[in-house]
Amino acid sequence: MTTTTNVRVRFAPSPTGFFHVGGARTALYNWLVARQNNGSFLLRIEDTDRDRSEDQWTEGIVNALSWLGITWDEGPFHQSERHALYNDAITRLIANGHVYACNCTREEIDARIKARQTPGYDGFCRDRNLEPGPGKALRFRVPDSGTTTVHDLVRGDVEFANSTIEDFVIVKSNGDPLYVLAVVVDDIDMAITHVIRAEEHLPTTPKAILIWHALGDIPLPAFAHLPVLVNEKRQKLSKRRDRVAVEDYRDLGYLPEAIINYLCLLGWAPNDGRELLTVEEMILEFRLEEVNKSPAFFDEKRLDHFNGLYIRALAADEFVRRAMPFISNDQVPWTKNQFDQEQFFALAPLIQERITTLGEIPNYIKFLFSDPYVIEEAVFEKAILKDETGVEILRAARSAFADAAFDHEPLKDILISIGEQFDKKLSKTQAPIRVATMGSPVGLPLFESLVVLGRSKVLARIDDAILIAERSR
RNA sequence: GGCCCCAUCGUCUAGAGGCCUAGGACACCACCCUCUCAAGGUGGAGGCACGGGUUCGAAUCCCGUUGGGGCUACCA
Repeated sequence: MTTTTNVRVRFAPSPTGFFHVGGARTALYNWLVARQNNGSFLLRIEDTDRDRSEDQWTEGIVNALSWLGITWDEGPFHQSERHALYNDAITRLIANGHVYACNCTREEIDARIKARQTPGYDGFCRDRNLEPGPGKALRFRVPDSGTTTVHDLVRGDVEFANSTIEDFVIVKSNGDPLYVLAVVVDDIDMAITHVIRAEEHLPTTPKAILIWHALGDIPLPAFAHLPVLVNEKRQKLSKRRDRVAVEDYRDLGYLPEAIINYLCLLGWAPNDGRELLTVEEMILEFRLEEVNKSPAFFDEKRLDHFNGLYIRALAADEFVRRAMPFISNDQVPWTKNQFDQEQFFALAPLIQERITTLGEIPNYIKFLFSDPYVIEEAVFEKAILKDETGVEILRAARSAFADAAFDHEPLKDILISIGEQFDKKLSKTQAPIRVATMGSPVGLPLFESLVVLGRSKVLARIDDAILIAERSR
């Protein structure tokens, strides 16, 4: 694709709901093509349907793309602001006879379809020479014979018999242009060279081509129809049915670079098996012609894997920088005053190597800041009350911790020797201490955590645990 | 129903007629490492939808079947 013409692509979402990962993948592929050709990436908001478009969704699209690092060179354009352009095209299409006015109602059309047993509009108004105007839609006069071929970069040539294409509406009876017209007019106006979009648009492409030709002798762009992303039931991802909004993943603590990497691999892969790709490598190596033809399942498990890898690859200071929004929001189980940044920093490296999303961080450090401090009854029961030695271990540790050097090696040695008294392995001995001080049988390494928690809190919590244990006896 | 697209482990994929006894990754299982949990390491199980061709030779090419999907609006 190292052409002499300037490559211009566009991402053209409709602002009718959450911006989902399928749209992000389409945007990414467009963006990669633009970047690898030193071309331009345009953002165009397809809001010709005023009833369904809302500003909040446009905002969501813009925010999500920015967050992902998919930058646009021109736009965002809004089709709702470009009516003059469409009207001009409509005037020309009326003048050259490619469209005609139609006042059939849906009911009438359906009744005739039922009677004829053939689908599609029957061309009732084709030769009635109705005067175009309010209350009448405009339909495109599709040739009765011949074929329209879509030359598709990922699918090859796809042929449509014109006889199977109905005379479709391009302008509503209220004068608003329809998507299929607006897209063509805009793509021509914006000199788009590559139309890269999801496969669901393939059936309307011959219509677009017909309009294209009707508008004059204008070279067609290259088309590329990407396989759709599907859910576990292998249905096209839908913003209504599937919770896959890009912003949700951001809020859950996924890294944009991990999402980009994963999305890039959904439908394309380098042939040497590499999976961790930098954006630079994607730009260099991605090929539209190599994109797969079949639908791909958006597998959150696999995304998790990539996210974990990317989190672990972060430099320590970068990790805490990215973590901050997730530990200083108002959903966290501690107050601003209770939070101690230094304590978090001290444990951060240990957290970094065991999480898959940044949203998991609070759970790992709530034992430090959360107050009052609560231990689940069942957990307490299992780790401390289960047998006699539970409390004994707590007592022994309590007295040894009181005047030990409070560092992880000495603390560990103490627990090992306590374990020897009771003939228990360290893995068993640590459990009651862990639950008493950290509130959970699983979590960060114990001794490092105790050091950061501090001697006084550790002793106090062990005292509390002993007290509760004695009371419940 | 009509038009169109698609078909390699459960999932994402490598594979452009001999390099395929089909490779990698996620998930799964086992073991190792280990203060818990992870992470990491090693190993394992698991696939060319089916049937016909073409060819000396087919996961790869052709046809059909089956299965899945998309579209079928005065939505995009």
